[in-house]
Amino acid sequence: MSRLQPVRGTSDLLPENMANHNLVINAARKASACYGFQEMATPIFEFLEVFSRPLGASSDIVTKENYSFEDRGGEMLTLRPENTAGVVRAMISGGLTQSLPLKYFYAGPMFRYERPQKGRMRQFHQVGIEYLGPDDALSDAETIACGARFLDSIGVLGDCDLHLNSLGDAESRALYRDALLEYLKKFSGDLSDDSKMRLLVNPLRILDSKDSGDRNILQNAPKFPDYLNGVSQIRFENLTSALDRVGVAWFFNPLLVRGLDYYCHTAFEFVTNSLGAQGTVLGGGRYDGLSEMLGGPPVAGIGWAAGVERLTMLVEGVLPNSPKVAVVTADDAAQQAAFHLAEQLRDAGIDIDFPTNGAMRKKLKKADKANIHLVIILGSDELSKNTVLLRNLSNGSQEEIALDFADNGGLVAAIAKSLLAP
RNA sequence: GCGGGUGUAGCUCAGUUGGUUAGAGCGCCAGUUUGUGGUACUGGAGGUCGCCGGUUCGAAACCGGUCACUCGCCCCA
Repeated sequence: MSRLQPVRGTSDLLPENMANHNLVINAARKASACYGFQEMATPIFEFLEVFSRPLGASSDIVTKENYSFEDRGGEMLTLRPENTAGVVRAMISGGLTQSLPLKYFYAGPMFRYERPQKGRMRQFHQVGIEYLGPDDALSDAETIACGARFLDSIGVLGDCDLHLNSLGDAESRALYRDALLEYLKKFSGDLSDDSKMRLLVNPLRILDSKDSGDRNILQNAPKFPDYLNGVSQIRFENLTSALDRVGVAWFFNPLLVRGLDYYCHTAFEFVTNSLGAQGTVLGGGRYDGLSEMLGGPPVAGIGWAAGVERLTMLVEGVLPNSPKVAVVTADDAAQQAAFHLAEQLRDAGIDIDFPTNGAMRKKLKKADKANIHLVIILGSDELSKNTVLLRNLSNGSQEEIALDFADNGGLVAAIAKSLLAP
């Protein structure tokens, strides 16, 4: 730490960014409410096992990308790298498996010890939903439609392709895994080093390798769809026809795989080309095995998470909220009365900026820069006459209005009228 | 974790084959305007050239290391 820098991979959210950040979060909140998802939050740290058990020893997220530490009581804790495990943990520890189905929305920071890049931070923010209980195809359709509606509401759906795949049920997956392994073993010497490793640990992951040698080998590999059993096939067709029916565009991507063991059936990602290598903007899937892995009863579930920073980069900028009215004193004699008036106007529901520093000229200059439309000017002259000046910075007009601390309804009305005018 | 690029004022960037006191525009502050913003003009502040070390009479520039950002790999949101 040579200078006062933010920690690597973290950044401050100053008001300009924060406004866009909140725009994205609020849009997700609104879209999920539309489907009956209710907002909740889990702690940002959990016992290590909450993530290590379900994510599995083979997962990068657990093996090298987590922030884990021992607390003063000797417990091993982990800053959450994602929120699904936490939500399911909350369902189990809260005894909520008695009240299924559950539909949850969350927003908050996540932590992964990764090499930072554009769109990839060590502390980043996600919004997401989890739909716990149902295991039918239409609950998948609802979840995906909710994601599409969210992206559409912030104007980025058009930039995105929806990649969709089915990992099938456990039986289908085991069959395919065996077939793929048998095929790939013949080429094991020619695979990339990474994929040689995956052959042992998690062969399905080789499917989305970007290594050109691997891709060549994969050309003639057994195809996942051929190994889906009847039940899994029908389920997938139910999902896709539901999406088609409501006009959610998708394309089949048999290479879209999830590394984690508890994923099954539906896997999907909304991907954009506008962000370089970090193109996945919203991704999720079905995780029917997760609850049991955490030690709970079997509870089906599906959900998605979206990266707030990534989406913010795609969204048209908005300005932070700020007052449109300022109370400005012309001289020190009016300070107390001006403060009083500012409070009274806030009581009436008007956001007021009350600069206390500098000459009147300077305050007006600042007000202009801050896009303030109306300035209420109060000085000794006005005080002696019991009036204020209402100056409109947009058109330069100015009028004198009565000041009466017992009832300033007239002033409030004049301000409201002026704010409504174009 | 691996490979490439970049780092000079708050911001965007100049800075010649290594040469003496490192520049511009925007922004900021002040004045022209002692009770009135935007425009204009004038002036001012602001830099250990990312950091540490080395080469050299002399380094913002060359070399090494390091930190940060960035592009790709990996992984994913």
